[in-house]
Amino acid sequence: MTRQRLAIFAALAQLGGHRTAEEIYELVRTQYPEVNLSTVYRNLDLGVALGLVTQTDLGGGIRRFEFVRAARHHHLVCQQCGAVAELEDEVLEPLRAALHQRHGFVAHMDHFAIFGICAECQSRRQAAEAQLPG
Amino acid sequence: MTRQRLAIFAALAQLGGHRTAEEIYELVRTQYPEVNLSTVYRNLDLGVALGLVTQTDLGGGIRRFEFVRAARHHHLVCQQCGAVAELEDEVLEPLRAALHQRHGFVAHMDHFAIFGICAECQSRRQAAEAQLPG
DNA sequence: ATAACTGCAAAACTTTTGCAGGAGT
DNA sequence: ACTCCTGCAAAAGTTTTGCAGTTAT
Repeated sequence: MTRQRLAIFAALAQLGGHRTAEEIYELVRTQYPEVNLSTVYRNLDLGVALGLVTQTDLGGGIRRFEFVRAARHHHLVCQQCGAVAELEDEVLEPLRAALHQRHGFVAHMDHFAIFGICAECQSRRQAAEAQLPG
Repeated sequence: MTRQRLAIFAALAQLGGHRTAEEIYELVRTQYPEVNLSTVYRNLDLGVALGLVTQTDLGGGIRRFEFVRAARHHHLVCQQCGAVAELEDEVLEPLRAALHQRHGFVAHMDHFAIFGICAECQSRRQAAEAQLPG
């Protein structure tokens, strides 16, 4: 456990939520200016391999890292306004069971991102359509 | 409709399944050596925008493109052996309904990739564990 | 001591963009 | 004609790698 590794995990914890390697790098650098971005990647990958960290792509092909929490959770990402809502894992439980029963497949859905349109944007869109019929 | 565009869509059709821009590029080049990779990307993006083509990341951060089929489908990707199995859309229907009911969220799950361990690798693993107890 | 970790620099890799010229309708 | 499309080259962006030196245990 080097001081860089500690600082990287601490930064991930301090920032909270889903963070890119770059964001973590920026914070670590305030304390250890010599730390390199590749070290950040190496330690995040290690965290993922050890099961301490999960990674998700919330869109745009950029990985985001987060500490594993007590309660597994997922995300609903609005493709219109960009809002990211949290989703309890239990909603995925029936799907997980169905995949196992019907396909013998053990799904690793630890940190899912589901894309779509959020409730707010739905009603906003409906209101707009009422204004401009046709 | 230029001859490049036609060739790109034809290549996607001919190859079938999920293809990377690079794969399509290679095939198109056998017929039109002067075609550029950026043209492939531009036309695939156009196809996606028109709803003729779907894109999925089957792992590794590389986009894969596929013609839209009559029946919407998804994929089960085995993280151990790399097998990609097909998943009927109806399995996702309850989840879609739950997200709408509980969160007012309209999920755009048109071409999902779910990662995990396939049935074969499950039994292979169990067999190995029986061999090496402990 | 020795194995693991780091910094640096450079590259790998997919994807995007600006621009000038060319093709389609 | 006039817009859309393409080729080229270059860059943008994230992530990986080789290597030599340093650090942890």
